[in-house]
Amino acid sequence: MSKEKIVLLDGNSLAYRAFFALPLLTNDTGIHTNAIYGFTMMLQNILKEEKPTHILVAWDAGKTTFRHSTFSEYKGGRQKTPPELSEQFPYLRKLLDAFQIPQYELDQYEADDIIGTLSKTGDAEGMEVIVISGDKDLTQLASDNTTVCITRKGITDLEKYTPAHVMDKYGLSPLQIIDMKGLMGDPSDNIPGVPGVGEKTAIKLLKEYGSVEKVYESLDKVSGKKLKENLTENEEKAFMSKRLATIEVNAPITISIKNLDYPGPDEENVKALYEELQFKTLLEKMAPQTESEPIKEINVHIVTDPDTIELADEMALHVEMIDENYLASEISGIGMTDGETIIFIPFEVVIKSDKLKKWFQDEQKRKFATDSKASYASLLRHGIEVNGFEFDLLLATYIANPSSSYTDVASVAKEFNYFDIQSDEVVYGKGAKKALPGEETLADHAGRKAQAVWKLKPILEDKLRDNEQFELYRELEMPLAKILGKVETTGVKTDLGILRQIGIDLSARLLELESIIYEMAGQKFNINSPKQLGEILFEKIGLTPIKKTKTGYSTAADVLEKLESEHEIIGFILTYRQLGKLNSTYIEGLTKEIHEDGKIHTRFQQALTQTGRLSSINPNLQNIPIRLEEGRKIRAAFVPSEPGWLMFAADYSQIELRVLAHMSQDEKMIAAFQEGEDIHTKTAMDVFGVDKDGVSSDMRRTAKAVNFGIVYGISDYGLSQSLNITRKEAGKFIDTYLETFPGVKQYMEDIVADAKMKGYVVTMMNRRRYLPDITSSNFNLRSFAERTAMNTPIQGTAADIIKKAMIDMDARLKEEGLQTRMLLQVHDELIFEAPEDEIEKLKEIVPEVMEFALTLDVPLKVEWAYGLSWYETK
DNA sequence: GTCCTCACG
DNA sequence: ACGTACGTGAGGACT
Repeated sequence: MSKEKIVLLDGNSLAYRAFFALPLLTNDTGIHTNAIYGFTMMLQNILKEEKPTHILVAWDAGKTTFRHSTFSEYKGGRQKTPPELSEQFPYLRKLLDAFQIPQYELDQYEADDIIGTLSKTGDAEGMEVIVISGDKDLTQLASDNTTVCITRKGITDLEKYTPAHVMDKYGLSPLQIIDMKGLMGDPSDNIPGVPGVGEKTAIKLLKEYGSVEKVYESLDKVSGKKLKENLTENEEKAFMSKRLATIEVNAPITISIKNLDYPGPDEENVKALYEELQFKTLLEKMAPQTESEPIKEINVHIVTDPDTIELADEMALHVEMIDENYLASEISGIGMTDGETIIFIPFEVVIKSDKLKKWFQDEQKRKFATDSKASYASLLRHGIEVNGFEFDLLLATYIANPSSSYTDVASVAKEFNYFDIQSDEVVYGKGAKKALPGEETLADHAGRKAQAVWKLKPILEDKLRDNEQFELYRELEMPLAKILGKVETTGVKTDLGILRQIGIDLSARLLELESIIYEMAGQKFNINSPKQLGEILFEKIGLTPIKKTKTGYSTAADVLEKLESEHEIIGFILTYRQLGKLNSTYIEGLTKEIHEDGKIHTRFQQALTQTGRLSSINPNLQNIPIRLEEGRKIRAAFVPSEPGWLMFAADYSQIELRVLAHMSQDEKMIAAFQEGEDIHTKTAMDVFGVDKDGVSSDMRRTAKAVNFGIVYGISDYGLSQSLNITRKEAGKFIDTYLETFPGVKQYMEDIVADAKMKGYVVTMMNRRRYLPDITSSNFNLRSFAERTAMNTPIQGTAADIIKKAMIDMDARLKEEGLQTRMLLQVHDELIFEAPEDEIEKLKEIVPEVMEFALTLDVPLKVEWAYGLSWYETK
């Protein structure tokens, strides 16, 4: 029999943690549910990860504990538990009952003490003990059999403290954690400690002397006058603090560990509770497609002869496909409705009907789609053109809130309390079991989607109008969808021969590097495995680890670069990594994506990023190498699809900083762009107070990094990392920068304040991003939201601008009667292919259209280049 | 499936 | 004191 394993959870601590990590959620009856939800997520994760045989949740009992008799102010000055959290505790108890997890509390004792006592008992009985809490104090319980897991950030991320990990982190044994607390105190529990002693000093003292007692025995040996004085004067406090921080391991508990076995959840009760709390996603996970909600019967007419049906001037439609990749998938058919009757037209019927094709093409016949780009591109592949899209459910949902995740029509419909529809997973199955169902089922499914679109259209349009986002949605995103559909269908011609040749060269060099690395390491190993590589570098060779990850040593490039001078193997590993990446991701990866027409057809996700940018998948053509020459050569494989044509690329220069200049209205920054100066040099001049000739390359590099940092929502730490300087130095640069550009400083402060008040930020075209964490009491979450508040309007406005430019460009090409085709968008650049004799025209119109897409208080600047391949456009 | 690493803007 | 730069997608290792 395998070893018994008991998990001990600190109920109060985890509930607090969950409460503050998540935004306030409520169900229909107005009860707050965020802590319950977070707690449930944690619990499920723990049950899945640890698979315990025994389990207990310990709660703090009442107001006073035995610690208060030692120190009446223990835990004094604590904020009252927010009522939004208090009301959730009864539900947590119910939840645990439903899971059949024992709970326990003991008068005069805290949860810590119950856990401490049981962990000791469990340990003694040879059980594996896992303690879970949000309170680092509990790390004192770590032992060979007891692992203490402390929540890190978010709600499911746990840091595991074994004695070895405690030693690693603090250089102390678990029991010495108590001494550390005794010396440094703990403001959150109102434990005083010794004034002037923080974590650093406490650890130093304990490393030298071992314990609080030993420190005081050797008081005269302690260095530092002030420190000695503080210790002497506060001896009593130190010892009392140590007592307060000590977890009781002999609490008079009245339960036996043997009775804490875990039988697993009572599914019925859990389900009922989830329903009461309206935990939709958790409910879905529970009952995977076995039973779905009772769905109203609908009547879908399967069309065999299109001539017998009447098509209205306004219809909702959905092109039904099994595969999400609409550029490759077979089409089953089209579900349609005019609000009264619902029909399904099998695709073989569609393709033969001129009547249908004519209706689709007719701009005057208004179409409401689930995903207009997918409908447009999938039908265009078969020579059917669709015009007159009037509504797009995917885009409407995304514009209303970019964080809404759109997996299928059912998932979105549910958000708007529309349930008369099934999820794709239910209809098709998932994983290996995914298969095409019969026509009746498909017709019903597609018909319901069309019906959902019909019903949801007014709701979403109202919402967009209320938010003043209708124009963004209707005049920017919808027209763009069609253009993107065309771009995706066009695809980029890819020269397989060039890819192969680069691949052959790379493989040969990788083989060479591999044998050199093995020789230097003295053994063979998998260089691609961070784990194995870490062992070789930091254990076998004995290099000093600089950074660690959750699971071991970090071997990331920035870490290895710092070690480059320590051992010659590092350089070879870095090269191996770099070339390996090129070979696997780009040579092998792209080769697999070339279609029969010799082209790569990426798909642009238009409803995914939180900022309004596009993303590119299957494959990603927005991250083709350019920074290093080795990788840049891959771009030579992207060529025009017609003989005699050329590639033409145009990119915005410094678009994000220009947007910042405009939005912040900072006079100096606006002037810099109006004068047409190199912005980084100009920044360096202003920040360092030198003239143009006084700007060294190092000063420009620093200014550039600070400019980047500003756009990202700066932090001294982030800047210090990117410049490899200390935090203090980085902080100084930032201060000087913000003094130099007071408008920028004001903007950053205003945008954060505004986000706190409204709960969201907007771009120039009114794109929104909600930032619930901006009022979080959790420092990390809040800081992240603040940086996002600073960055999103900038990145998002830049995205708005290039989207507008794409629409204008498409119109302009038509207007000028050019054959030039748009091929790609890479955030701030557009790539075209064009007949040679149109190049002169493009040189003129592309910059013009892009630069005037939107008028700012600073000029936009576009640079262009053309050549025989994408590589040549530099 | 998740983590780490690394490619791009 | 906290542990971070903003936004993405993909491949390989490992569980």
